[in-house]
Amino acid sequence: MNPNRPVYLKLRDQIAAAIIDGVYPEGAMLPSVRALAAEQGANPLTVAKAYQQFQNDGLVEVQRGVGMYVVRGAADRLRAAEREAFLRVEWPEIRSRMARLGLDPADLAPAS
Amino acid sequence: MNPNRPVYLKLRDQIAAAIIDGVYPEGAMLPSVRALAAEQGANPLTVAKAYQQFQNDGLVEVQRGVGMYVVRGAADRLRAAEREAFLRVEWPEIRSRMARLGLDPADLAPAS
DNA sequence: CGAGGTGCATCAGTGCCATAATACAGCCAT
DNA sequence: ATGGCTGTATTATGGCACTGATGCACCTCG
Repeated sequence: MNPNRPVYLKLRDQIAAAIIDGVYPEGAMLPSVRALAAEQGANPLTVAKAYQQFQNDGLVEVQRGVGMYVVRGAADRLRAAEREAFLRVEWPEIRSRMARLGLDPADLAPAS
Repeated sequence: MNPNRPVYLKLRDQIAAAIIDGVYPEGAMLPSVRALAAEQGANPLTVAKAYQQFQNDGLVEVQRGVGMYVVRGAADRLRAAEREAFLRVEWPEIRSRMARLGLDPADLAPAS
């Protein structure tokens, strides 16, 4: 969202979206830190920092020396957590902002 | 929104909302940097940095040594600008995120 | 003129972020 | 066992944004 958002958080969001969308299915191995770093033009440690988030939440399983794998149910758990957080903290603010600007979500629902 | 959002931007948003809502009517003087700083527990320079944004956009008129005043039409111009920016950059991202999370704006429209 | 209110400029301190260079630890195919 | 792939730890460095303290320039009012 914010263009000034730290790289490791942007990567984290991007990977989370990929997991939810099934780009990285359950049981699949995530790209190695070095591979993703090269592909994204980032530093391997920055990628590792992004991956760290998912380890803490138990969404990926680390096999040291092999790779990191998406655990079973990760997509559902991730979607549920993101949805809860979105509805709880972001949506109320968005709604109040839209109200202030004279906008109604229902009017914008069909097309952008 | 983001708790890590810089103070000067949070103040800026808060002031913009106040102008749109008519808390600071056109022609009225904004609180002095020192007064608002004391009230918000911030540094006067941080408040000045927030005010700076509105000066650049010509929404307030600075009378050095006197104070800063809301210009005529500032509320409308501000609302129009914020609405345009919201629809152009934020709303598309919000919609795609909600789609990924399986949410529909129309369902959340009536109550929060 | 002086006092007290304005905004503004300058300088310095602090912390986070990103990068880099190495080195280490574990696994696997050959 | 060896080479090559994984993730991880350590340390150092540069950059940048945010915040803060101080002092100055300007205006109004008595």
